[in-house]
Amino acid sequence: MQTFTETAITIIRNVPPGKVMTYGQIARQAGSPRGARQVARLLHSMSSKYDLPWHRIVNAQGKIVLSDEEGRYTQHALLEAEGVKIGLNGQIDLEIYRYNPDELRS
DNA sequence: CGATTGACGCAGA
DNA sequence: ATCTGCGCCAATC
Repeated sequence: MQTFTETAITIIRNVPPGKVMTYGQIARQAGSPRGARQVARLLHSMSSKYDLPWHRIVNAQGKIVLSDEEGRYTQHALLEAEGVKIGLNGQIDLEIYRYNPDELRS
């Protein structure tokens, strides 16, 4: 059975480099419009178990919210390495880098 | 099986 | 514009 987690994971892994997605978007694509927190918890717990590009996941403001200092530093570095430009305030241009499959699946 | 967790999102002040 | 609080839902422990 594909759990919400597995679905979310699939979506996350489907995000191309240089793009990012918000927790809310993933949750919506996974079938739970309000399940943003599940995505968060999912990454927190499963990122070590699954080879998820968790660094492509940011909050709705396109900002890194990680609780771990090293984690946020890593994410920031990885995103820049993929070509994602981050503002001085550490915010990402979601309008540019947001991966929106909803538009692709007519 | 029951309670806790959780890297969010949004509304209200 | 910033800050606080509440809700949400499913997996994990």
